[in-house]
Amino acid sequence: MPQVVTRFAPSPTGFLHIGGARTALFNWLYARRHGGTFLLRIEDTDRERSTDVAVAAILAGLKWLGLDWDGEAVSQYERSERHRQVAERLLAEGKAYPCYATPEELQAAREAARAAGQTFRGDLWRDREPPADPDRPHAVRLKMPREGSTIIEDRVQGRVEVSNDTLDDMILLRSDGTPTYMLAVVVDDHDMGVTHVVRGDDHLNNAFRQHQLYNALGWTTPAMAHIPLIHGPDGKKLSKRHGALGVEAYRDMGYLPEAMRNYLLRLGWSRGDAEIISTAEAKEWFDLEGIGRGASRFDFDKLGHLNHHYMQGLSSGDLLHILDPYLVKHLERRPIEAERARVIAALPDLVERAQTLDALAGIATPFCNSRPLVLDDKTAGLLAKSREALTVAHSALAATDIWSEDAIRDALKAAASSKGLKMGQIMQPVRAAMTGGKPAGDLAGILVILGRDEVLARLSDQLA
RNA sequence: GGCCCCUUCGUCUAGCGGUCUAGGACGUCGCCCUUUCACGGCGAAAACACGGGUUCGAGUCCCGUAGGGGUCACCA
Repeated sequence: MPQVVTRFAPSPTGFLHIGGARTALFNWLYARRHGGTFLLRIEDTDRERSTDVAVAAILAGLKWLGLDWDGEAVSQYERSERHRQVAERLLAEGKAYPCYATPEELQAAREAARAAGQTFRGDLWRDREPPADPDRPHAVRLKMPREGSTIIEDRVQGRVEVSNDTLDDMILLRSDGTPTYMLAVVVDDHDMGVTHVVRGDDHLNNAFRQHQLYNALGWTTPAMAHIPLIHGPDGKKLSKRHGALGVEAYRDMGYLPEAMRNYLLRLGWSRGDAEIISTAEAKEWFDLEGIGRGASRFDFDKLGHLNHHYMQGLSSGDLLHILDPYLVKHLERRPIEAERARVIAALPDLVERAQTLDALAGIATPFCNSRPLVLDDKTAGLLAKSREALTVAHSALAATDIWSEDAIRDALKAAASSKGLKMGQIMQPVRAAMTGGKPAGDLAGILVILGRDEVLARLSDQLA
């Protein structure tokens, strides 16, 4: 059994979006599952559109997701000399031919074919004698077979067959001599020893043409697995201008890498009823058979649910550590040590009430020195008509000797009954004065964490 | 338009001819818990696109229709 070698081959024209992230995840898991190798290759043959910024963003995105690749990332562009040599070989063997057609001629032929309901095959110069000046600028095209059909035994889509007369004579070398993606991807996958090509099914049509290129070269086509695309809420392909976000956007919204991995894995792959799947389990279970064939839609609700689950699995110390940048964002400054101590004490209760790190930081701010609190309308209304309760609570708490949950509860209870108030009539306003309406845990616990001085100050704020 | 792919609850999916009066998860709704919010527990509504076959028997196999998607660059 040969070693499994997979690869993720993004083109550096933008950030790492969610679809690419899932493709990378599947390749990574497949390699890890089989003790194989996961390679990274940057498909930067288009010099116009490729940028270093995009390369950096993609690498950063993969790192954040925890998808470590083996060896150095390969630049496809740097291998162009090798690609060119392969094209020359095909030319010498008569399996490729020069094409002198101009863009205008090609365009006209393309439109004519379409108008006639035919497939455009780009073969204007396939059977023509070379011109008098054969060195003038020309592209190099692959001489596709015209008889028979090409069959791909796709590991996800099953057996897919297409008639060869619909395959176009694809361009291998542009007229400036540079190799195209179609050539480069085949040569690189072969040279890098890739055994399984797992990619989005927007490449399914390319698979037939690439298979013919492998044949022409006398190479074995790797196993193919074309996974369905992720669609937006409207059912259309997610693209950069169509709702697709870079993975760093999910990080900023406060999703954990492990939650993203679990969510992305389940989006399109399944193993019975398993929903919560740790990365360790995924590395053990992932297979190509479990990949579904239909496109799926991205659902923030489910991602949030998973994220909540993984946040709850973190210790308060670890959680506070990852929460830090989000806290800084909400406070617009670094929290001081006393604030961090209060937040960490409140975290067990708070984490139940937030689905993202960003939301968690939001409800943690009342545990920082955030006076005067910002109140929402509902809370302001409640506070406005609860002056008596607040006054009573203030004096009762000010007179409490011991600052413990039990003592606080007893003091509040006694204060309520002395004024004929129901517990809710005093607890709710006090809670509102403490958190400004944000969810938190048990009230007595909150008061203990905040400390007497802060509690009395917040009550006074509302009575002023 | 040509070619290719897809089609089970709102969403992600289980289902690989009989055990499906179709299961799970998210979401939604109700009840319980309760000093708010939330968590949790219990429960409910909710799907096999349609039409033909094949078969004793079809969500599961075949064909067609409809719908959706992808792709048709000297981009990747």
